[in-house]
Amino acid sequence: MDIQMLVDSFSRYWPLEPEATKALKECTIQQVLKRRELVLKPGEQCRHFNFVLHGCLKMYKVDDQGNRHNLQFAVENDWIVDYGSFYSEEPSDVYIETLETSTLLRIRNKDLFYLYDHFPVFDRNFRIIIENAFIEQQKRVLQNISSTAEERYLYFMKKYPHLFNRISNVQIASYIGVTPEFLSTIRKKLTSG
Amino acid sequence: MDIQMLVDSFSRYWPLEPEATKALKECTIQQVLKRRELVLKPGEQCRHFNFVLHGCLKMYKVDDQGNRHNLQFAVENDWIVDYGSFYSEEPSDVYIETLETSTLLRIRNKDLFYLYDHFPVFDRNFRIIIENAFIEQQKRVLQNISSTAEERYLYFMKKYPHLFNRISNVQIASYIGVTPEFLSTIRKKLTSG
DNA sequence: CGTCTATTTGAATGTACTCAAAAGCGGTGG
DNA sequence: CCACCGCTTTTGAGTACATTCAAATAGACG
Repeated sequence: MDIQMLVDSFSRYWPLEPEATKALKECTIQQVLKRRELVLKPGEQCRHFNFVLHGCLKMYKVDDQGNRHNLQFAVENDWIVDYGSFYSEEPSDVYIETLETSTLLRIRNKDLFYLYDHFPVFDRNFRIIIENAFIEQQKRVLQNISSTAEERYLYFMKKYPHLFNRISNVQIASYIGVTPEFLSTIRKKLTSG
Repeated sequence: MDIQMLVDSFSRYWPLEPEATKALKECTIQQVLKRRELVLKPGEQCRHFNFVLHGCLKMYKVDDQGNRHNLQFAVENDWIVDYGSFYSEEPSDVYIETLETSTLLRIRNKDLFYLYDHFPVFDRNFRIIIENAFIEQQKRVLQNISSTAEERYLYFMKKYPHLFNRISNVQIASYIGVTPEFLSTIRKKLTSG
């Protein structure tokens, strides 16, 4: 079963005892999505923790001028969740959308709370997962306040080669916070110089 | 005792049973610092979780050109930690410094791991604490990739009025990612217009 | 009171965006 | 197999946003 991928993913942080594994299996829903399908949209509450078994997704927000801004990409073994909406139980203001055909394992909020309350190992695992996400995101904040677009592009390229070779420049531009046009001039400069 | 402030802080997320409270008390070290004192500097491992009882601190990184970039401020009831260094046990690359005379409650890494292992409520509490920090930080990322400096300044003002009235414009400029000179022109424009 | 830091001002420069249009690329159907 | 369609990438001109550097002014702290 594909859930083994999720169990293995946890095991890298803190292994699950058999009962926790069993409970986890009973709480996960597998879902297959085509390219460009929405997992979440603004106005809707984020009711699931989403684990990527296969494929690639993005989380983005649309601003008042209609511009899209990518907050996160997720590939195999990543989680993608609007934490704010999930825990506050208020409507989300972001989209989660597939960039490729994807398979998710999803855990509903009530099921996750059940797991938290009966198996402390899930508090432990999700604490570690979010701590790691926080650390990476802090590096992104530092980049944003201290580097030029070119530096951010080079950093993205170096840090996420698996994403770099998988998604379009439009998506990368939206993630590092530049227009596609300007990213194009950066790329030109890098190849010529 | 001042530790009550820390216990109360946890209680807003998930209350501590008496034994956990007792163990926590035995693990905390109170420390008073003068203005401009360093709690952490690059090269040094971050060995403590720091809870602010009183005062104000900043975490910042110095780049290759010698410019400082503020990653975080912490006031009463906030935590300030270099999570990356704390968990990896590798040298930090940031400074944590007081902006005012401050009092901290500090938990050493070994003591925190003891608490995690004996009282799952700490996994729970710190999971929630870091989740909230992640959500706020994600809003900051969105700001950085989608807004002008003026918008970021106005957002900071609205969101952190308690900080806005407590720290200098140089510190705010470094946090929102602009030069002090340009922040000055933004402020001029806002007061005149 | 003197020193150190924070804030303001202005000119010149650099970085990034907007808008419009052309060129490239990949998939689909005829 | 080719023609067409939609989307991505490139190009360029003009403009807006933000930095650098230097210097003057204002505040804060011991």
